[in-house]
Amino acid sequence: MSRQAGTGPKARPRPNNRRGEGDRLRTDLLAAAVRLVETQDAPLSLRGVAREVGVAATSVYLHFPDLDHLLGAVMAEGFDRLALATSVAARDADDPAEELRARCRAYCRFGLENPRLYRVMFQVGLPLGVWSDPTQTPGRKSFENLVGSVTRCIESGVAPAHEDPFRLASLIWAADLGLILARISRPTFPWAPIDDLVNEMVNRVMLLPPPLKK
Amino acid sequence: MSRQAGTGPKARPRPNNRRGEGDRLRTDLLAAAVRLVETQDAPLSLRGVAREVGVAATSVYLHFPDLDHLLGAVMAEGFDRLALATSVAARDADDPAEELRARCRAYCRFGLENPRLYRVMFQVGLPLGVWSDPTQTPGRKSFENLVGSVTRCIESGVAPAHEDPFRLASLIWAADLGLILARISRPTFPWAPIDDLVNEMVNRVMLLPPPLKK
DNA sequence: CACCGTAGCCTTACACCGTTAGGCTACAAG
DNA sequence: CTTGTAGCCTAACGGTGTAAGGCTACGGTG
Repeated sequence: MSRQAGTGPKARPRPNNRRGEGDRLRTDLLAAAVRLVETQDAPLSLRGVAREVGVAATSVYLHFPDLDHLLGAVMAEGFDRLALATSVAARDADDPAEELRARCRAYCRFGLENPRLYRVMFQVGLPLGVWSDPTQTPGRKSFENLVGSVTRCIESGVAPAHEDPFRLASLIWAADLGLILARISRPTFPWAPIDDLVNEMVNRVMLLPPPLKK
Repeated sequence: MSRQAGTGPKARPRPNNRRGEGDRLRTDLLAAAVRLVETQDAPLSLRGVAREVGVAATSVYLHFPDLDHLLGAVMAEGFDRLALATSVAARDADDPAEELRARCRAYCRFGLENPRLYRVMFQVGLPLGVWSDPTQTPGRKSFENLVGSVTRCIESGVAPAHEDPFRLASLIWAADLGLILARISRPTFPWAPIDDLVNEMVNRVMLLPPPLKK
């Protein structure tokens, strides 16, 4: 009668972890949550995650205070992968401008290849309060990398010296985010190839020399 | 015993409409849905809408096949308001460039002043299949207005003649959408004033003369 | 060996959700 | 007064997040 772990079709039993290995359930839950977010269209459900892992629904609360914190962990995992993808892409670039473009292309490609995960990272209402320090939300590191890339463009003379790298990075980030979310939320729209649009956007935002009227 | 209409605190009875006025419930439901989306942080619930109007939950099905169609109607209403706001803003502009900037500023201001409604319009997974003709999704009209505005910029010489207005409008739309959703999903980020960023973005996307390398 | 504390997970329950099936009631027409 | 039907309702099912309170088998100790 015990160890039935839910009534769903995915219910497969699972032995208790041994003493001292209780944290393995946390890892399994997080991995299952990421997997479900990536593969399922339905919104992530706490019970679905528990079902996937093979434990009772309430066992999730042993490692996550509530669903928001589980989603927060999924987001953090997504941002780790995103930072990795953009860093790898930036590493292979020759000059700072191409590095910035490559970084942005990788960013957008990640979003389009993992649309459901990207949606969770930005589209879900971001339960602030999940992170104890609100200034250290995930994604911060990615943005700092972007600021660094922009700064190198300015220092090397590719972008005008009078520009504020932080402001420029904000513009580029918002533009990339828009290119991704617009495509995700309007997939039937006749979009031009993403790499072309990204390159064009970055070039236009970065390389315009004089401050303009109005 | 009858006419209890749910158990929630907002349950206030409501007399039946008279014969021939059955469609008034539809109007009331839609208005309540928009109101709830605008004021509540929680996702829109069918039962909540029914509670707000003062009818049984299942009475929603008399006018909407399911929750997705109700959300679709909310989206359509939002796009109507959005198109109105941008059209009004564009009407008061002197030259085509300022018209385009004013349109984009109004677009972004609408998104930031109605963040929850804007989220429903773009952030929610857009249940396609709600609209019988997929090419006629709401928001189409707003985009066509934008294309027209860009075209006028090109014709008047403000933007280079070799540009494709549709492509340019796509870029500007995606950028605006990014500026809005980035702010909504990261409200603690130190954003520059939205009007400045929008003007800058439009200027940079539109006014860069030559096609660039790579 | 037997005992027992506790790590690791479970059962039960509640209120809310979307949705289906099948009514009820009061007005308008005859 | 009868009757059809427009306009709305109740009851119920399986799903959800979450709170309260167990159960069980392993590891250390006697």
